[in-house]
Amino acid sequence: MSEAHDVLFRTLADPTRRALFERLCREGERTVGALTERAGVSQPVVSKHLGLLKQAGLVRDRHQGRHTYYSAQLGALAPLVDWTSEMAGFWQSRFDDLEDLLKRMDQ
Amino acid sequence: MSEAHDVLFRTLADPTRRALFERLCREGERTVGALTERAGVSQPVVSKHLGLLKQAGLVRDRHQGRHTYYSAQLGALAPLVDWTSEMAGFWQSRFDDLEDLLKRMDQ
DNA sequence: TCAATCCATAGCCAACCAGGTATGAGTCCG
DNA sequence: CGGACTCATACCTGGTTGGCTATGGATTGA
Repeated sequence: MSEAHDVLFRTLADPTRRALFERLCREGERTVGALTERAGVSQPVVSKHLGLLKQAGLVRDRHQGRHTYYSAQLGALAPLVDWTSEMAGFWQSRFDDLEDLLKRMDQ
Repeated sequence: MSEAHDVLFRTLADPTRRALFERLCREGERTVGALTERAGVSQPVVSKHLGLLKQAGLVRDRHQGRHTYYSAQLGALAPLVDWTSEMAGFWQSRFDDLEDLLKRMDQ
């Protein structure tokens, strides 16, 4: 029941968390401290969100001294794209069925 | 802050709600009663979820006698596709920047 | 008209979770 | 070594919400 896109929807549903992921996509690799600035929430909260993003495969971390650099893993969005494509596909096939039906009725 | 894709992520994050939308995509127009079967939850819960899906623009309803028919509005997924494309675009442009940098360094 | 059916709303409750503060582990520098 | 800094974890709490039952409005059919 719970497939690959489930964790993505659940993880990206939170605005704060999604904003962090967006910043990593826009700005590239960043430290926790840099992300905390203008995040609107405290540093521990940022860390927790980054942990969930990492658990979802949306980001990866790299330790260097005192700093932890996070970066977006864009490939992780694939199941999301697949899901939307699948939904569109169902819709399209039903549309095709209707067209077929109309075409057969036309004869 | 809260843009078009926000409500979509929030609405589709719930598994039960997403399953209802999926069924409407796969099977086409259905009544509340038909959706309640094999939904795993009670009818009022199904009605509430359908209400939220409607509020998000993901489904539309049509009343006919005692029945209410719901159907998927696939176009509503567009902001989701746009968002993923935008994220991919940022990633790609940063990759291009890196390539440019490497190219210039190579000279 | 009266019973049955379909659906939505209201009210309630338990579970989840995003936010905070406190704190500790690890690292750099003087 | 000692202090400052970076980050993660632990713990608590208030708000949100997904589930339920109860109920009522609307419609159909006998």
